[in-house]
Amino acid sequence: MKPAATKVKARRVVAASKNTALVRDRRTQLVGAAIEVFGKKGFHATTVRDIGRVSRLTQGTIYNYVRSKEDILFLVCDRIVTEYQDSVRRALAVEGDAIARLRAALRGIVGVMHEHQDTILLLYHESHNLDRRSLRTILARVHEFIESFERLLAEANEEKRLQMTDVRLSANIVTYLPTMLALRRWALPKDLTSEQIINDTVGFMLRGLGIVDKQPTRSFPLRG
Amino acid sequence: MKPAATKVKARRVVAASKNTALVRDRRTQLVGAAIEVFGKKGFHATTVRDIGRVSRLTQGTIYNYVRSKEDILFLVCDRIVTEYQDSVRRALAVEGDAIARLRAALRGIVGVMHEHQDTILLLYHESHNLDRRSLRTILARVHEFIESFERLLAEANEEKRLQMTDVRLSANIVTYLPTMLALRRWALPKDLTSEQIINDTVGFMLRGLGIVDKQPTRSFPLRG
Amino acid sequence: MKPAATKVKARRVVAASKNTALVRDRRTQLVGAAIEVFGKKGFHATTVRDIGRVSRLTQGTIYNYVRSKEDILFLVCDRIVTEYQDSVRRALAVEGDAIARLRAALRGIVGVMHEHQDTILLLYHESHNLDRRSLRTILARVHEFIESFERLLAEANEEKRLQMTDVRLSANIVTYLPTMLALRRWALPKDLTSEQIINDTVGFMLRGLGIVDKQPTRSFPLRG
Amino acid sequence: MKPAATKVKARRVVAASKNTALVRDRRTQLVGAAIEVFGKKGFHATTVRDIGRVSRLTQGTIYNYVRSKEDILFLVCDRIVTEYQDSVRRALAVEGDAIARLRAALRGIVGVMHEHQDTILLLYHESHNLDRRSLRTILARVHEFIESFERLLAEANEEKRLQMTDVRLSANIVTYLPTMLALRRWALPKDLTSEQIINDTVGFMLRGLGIVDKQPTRSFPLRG
DNA sequence: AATGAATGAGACTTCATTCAT
DNA sequence: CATGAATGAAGTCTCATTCAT
Repeated sequence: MKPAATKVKARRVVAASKNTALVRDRRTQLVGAAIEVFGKKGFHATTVRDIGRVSRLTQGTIYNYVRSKEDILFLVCDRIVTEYQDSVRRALAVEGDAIARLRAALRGIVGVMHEHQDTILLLYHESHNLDRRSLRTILARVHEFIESFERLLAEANEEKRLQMTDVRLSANIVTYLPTMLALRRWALPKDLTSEQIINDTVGFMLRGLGIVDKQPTRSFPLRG
Repeated sequence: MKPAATKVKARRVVAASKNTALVRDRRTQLVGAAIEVFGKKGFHATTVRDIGRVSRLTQGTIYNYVRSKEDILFLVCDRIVTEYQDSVRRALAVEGDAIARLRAALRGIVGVMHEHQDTILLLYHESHNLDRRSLRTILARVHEFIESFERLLAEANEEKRLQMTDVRLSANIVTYLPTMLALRRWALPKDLTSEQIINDTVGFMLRGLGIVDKQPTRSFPLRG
Repeated sequence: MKPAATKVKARRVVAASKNTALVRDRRTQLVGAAIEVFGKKGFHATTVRDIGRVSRLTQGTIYNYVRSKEDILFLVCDRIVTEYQDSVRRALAVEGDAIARLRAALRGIVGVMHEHQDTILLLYHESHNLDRRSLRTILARVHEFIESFERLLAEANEEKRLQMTDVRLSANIVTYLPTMLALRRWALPKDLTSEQIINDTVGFMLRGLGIVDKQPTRSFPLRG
Repeated sequence: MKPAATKVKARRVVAASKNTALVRDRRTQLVGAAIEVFGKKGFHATTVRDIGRVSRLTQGTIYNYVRSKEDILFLVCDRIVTEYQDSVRRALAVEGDAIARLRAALRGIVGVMHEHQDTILLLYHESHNLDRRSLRTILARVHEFIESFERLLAEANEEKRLQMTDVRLSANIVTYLPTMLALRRWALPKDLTSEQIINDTVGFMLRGLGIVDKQPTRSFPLRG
């Protein structure tokens, strides 16, 4: 497994103000507001004024804590990835054998993706508006997180030969597929509960990894 | 399965010119150029001039065949979805029992997604810049195509009880997961050939659907 | 009285075509259509295409008979003034003593102004979009026509001392006031018939000129 | 007489800035400049840059105080009508019997029209470039002002039977005719002083209303 | 540190006019 | 003579960013 060698010199957002506590607070305000409006109107359609209106900061003030509108987008993406990572990390912190931990982790990530639908959507819609450097920083964070799954899968594979070929590819699959809950929201079956969708998606992934799902499967629903 | 009731009043792009052949030609020029530049710089960073430069049409001329920059984006999305649909349709046109056709279809869709990486990326990045009406038209097209998988899955399930729960959800999964090849391009293992990535992804999906992959699986590669 | 010394070198509209009969016909088409659309949308809001649509001439064809959009406006103003002049000339062609002729003329001009409301409005709204030269040509035509009233007033004054001071000023007044029927259309009393409005306006002018109106005046209507 | 029922929901021009004093000042600048350039080149031929140049405001700044170029035209018309109304109101504020007041008012309005020639011209030339709503607001203002004459005429008529038929029509006449001084500027006799033109026009109106002008009339000037 | 007015580059779009067919 | 596609200049308006207060 590749080590943290991929370490990218992290992009920094510089502030005019030196008061770090204040900077942190104001940026929190800013990012919260930005997530709200970016989510509604998209990055480009949103004006700095819009963000100011919602965050209750005036334009001039905003530029005390950020150097450009794109900085805000970066902070937004950063916050989203961080929250997402934290949630998943909590989900990964389960005791037990590797297989059990993997099971929990998959369930965890799907659940998180379901909860954070809106921000995930935002991330996928707008992150490519970042400049190369910023984007790379964000992607590196995501990478770390894919790698944590890569490690988990490797361990599980040690423990019990899985029907899995490449761990990195598998890690990508199990971290990517759950985003479907956000990006395909409009097409998912309306007659299933979130719980059912989550369960079935997890089941699919387990089988895909070659782990037999011992839980009784729901009977096949007749549709249409 | 929902019938054609979902039919959305399709959005139309109107042209100033009445000469349909010419309109078709010019739009082809236009869309080709737009795909190129949108792909590089994104929709918003691209100016109508940019498109004109690449398509060798002057600004004024462009507006003879399209009424707004957003019209161009719509035509771009439309073309992408159409080509994608056609490719998949070809892949679905295989003789044999339902399971065999499903196998072929999965392989087909993953292959197509791999080939059309750039445009799929473009579609996912920029389609949300469309207005509601246009977006709905595009999504309706995607929906049709998810439904064709839904039908295929239902047939396969008739033939041989699959370990599958909801066909619609499954159809979403197998049509969504392949987009990973485009959207996760940057994170996929560099040491695998495209062929391997495609095979493994298909394998994962087959297992996920409860179909045992009888092909000898590649031996597990030791990584890192 | 100033003679035709005011003669302005008349502005000419040149055509690409040499076939004078055709030129005349096409221009007639053109002007008719232009009056219609200019009247509705104004000169600037009207495109050459609009005129083409209504006149059933294509853009290219239009430019065979005219050299610019402004040429069309000139032709329009010219036609309006001409028709107006002709109508008034007919009204002036009455037998009798000067006072009788004046009476008839006043009635005539008010009537004409009432009939030609729309075009008069157009003339007053758009003529100042003409270039200096064109405008002067049009105004010269109007001038001629003011002068014809000037002559008439002078004759009437010879015949019977009027309570009139300056004939030119008076001529301006009696040729200007009737335009009120077009320009104040929106403010005129809705409960009077056109006939009444015309009569009263003529009566006002006659008294203004010091000619006693022998016709029985309508009784004073109690209002509001 | 129509009561205040005519009250039109007044069109408002909204500003980005909240500082009302500043908004007022900047708009004053803006309107002054606009009157100047619109007067010279007309509304359509004038660019926002032109207005900026004269008002010493940059384009961006202008749009802080106004939302469109048409807003500026509205403000211009509004200012013109207001000034005009104020001037006339002052002229109407004369002590004495109704006839005396009417006399003063007529003289006043003609004088004002003479003074404000340029802006009146502008008003008549460009006001129809306003959208329906704005135009109605402006016309409503003019209406009020016609009505004030209507009232005055009614009073005068009570006092001493005038040879006047419909007060509303008469009010229109006496408020319309004076605009001749602006719109017929080019045709008015050059050999009369403004004073003479004003006097004669007032005389004409008084006679038209059936009020005998007791002032000795200038002797008839021999012309041409 | 906060404010919000000012700036000006730049985008989209329209449309009169030209010209090859 | 008719057509209508092509042209490109020019205009309005937006908005990220700066800066004096």
